[in-house]
Amino acid sequence: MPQFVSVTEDENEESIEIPCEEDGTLLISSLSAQFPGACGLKYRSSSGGMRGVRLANGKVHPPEDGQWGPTTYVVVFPKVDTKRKGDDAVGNPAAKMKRKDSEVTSDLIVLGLPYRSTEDDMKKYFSQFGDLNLIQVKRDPKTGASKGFGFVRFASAESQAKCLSQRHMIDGRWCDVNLPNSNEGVGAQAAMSRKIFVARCTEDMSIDDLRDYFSKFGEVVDVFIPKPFRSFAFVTFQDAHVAQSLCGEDHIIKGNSVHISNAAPKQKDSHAADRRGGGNAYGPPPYDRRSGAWGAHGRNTGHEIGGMDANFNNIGMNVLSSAMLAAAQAVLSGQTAPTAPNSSTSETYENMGPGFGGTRDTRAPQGGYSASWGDSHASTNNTGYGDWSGHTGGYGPWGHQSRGGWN
DNA sequence: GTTGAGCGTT
Repeated sequence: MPQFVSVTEDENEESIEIPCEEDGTLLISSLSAQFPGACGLKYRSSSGGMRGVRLANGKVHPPEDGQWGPTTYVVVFPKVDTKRKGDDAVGNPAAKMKRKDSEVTSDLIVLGLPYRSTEDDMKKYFSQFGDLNLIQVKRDPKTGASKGFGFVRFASAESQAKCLSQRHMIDGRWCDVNLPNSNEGVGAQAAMSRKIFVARCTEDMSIDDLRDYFSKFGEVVDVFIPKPFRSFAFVTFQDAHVAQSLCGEDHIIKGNSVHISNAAPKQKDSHAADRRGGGNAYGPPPYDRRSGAWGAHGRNTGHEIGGMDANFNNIGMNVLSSAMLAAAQAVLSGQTAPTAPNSSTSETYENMGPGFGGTRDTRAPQGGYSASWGDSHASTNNTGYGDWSGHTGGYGPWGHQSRGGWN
């Protein structure tokens, strides 16, 4: 006869009995079956305060002697308290799963930017829609010349929606703002994987950095960074719900925008990797954890998206307070080096909150990046995803409107 | 020092 644990989301609401294991522990997976995204338990102690329950290896342990007793335990969600009121969904995957697309934000690509426009120009223009927490003009690393496009990210979904609903005249040119393609396919997860694929990682992100960052969403059981560095990593959560809830989002880690998607599920079917081809341009390559080997990289021949559970259609990101952290890190890492006039590299402006507003000049001296780039990278990327340049089709419609060219 | 559809070196 298995022991049952009485669990509730709210002390004033009815509880649910959840079976525990032979040894008396309760699996987080059992818990999250009833409370998606749950990461632990707490209970009211005799002293009146709430007391946490020990968590280890994906299992919560009974407070005393293998017995849970008649106590009703309260489920704990990552980071945010169980009282998920209002829009407090940020940082709480369980709450976030209830969010609609219209309630989240994402990096937005700005196409058609005048070559002369700077981050400052973009900031001046886009601030009319609301607070920004990321502004980038993409530039040639050698010459610093703008590539004519960039990215912005708004703090609020309202600002984003307004910005997406119209075209934009920036410094005398019509520009389009769109959701970037890295967010496409969201809502089309193939499986409930516990493992996420973290794209656009930077080399200064350590295993511990990733573990520390993602632990706020749930228990992280593994972090894997391929060596040599390939600009991506894998993070495995104890709870697949947590992993899934993050998919499709952009997160800022150490000042960089990383993209999260599903890790390619391990397939018993040996032909599965062939069907997957080299992986989606922005998705994970086929990867076999046991052999530690990835499939061939290169142009994708189609991403397996059929037969998925389509309950997850978030396209957003979490703002959290990472901007504040990024601010401190940017300063500490010297990204705020003194200005070399007219030689700015592609920089990220972030909304650092009060005191870090528009007067900050993050332009760094030219040459820092290009010195380490020019020779060793013949291609435009080293991620193994293939090269976008010269690729005119095959990834589906971009959904761009035509743009009137003025100058 | 050119350019004008695209999808983010760090």
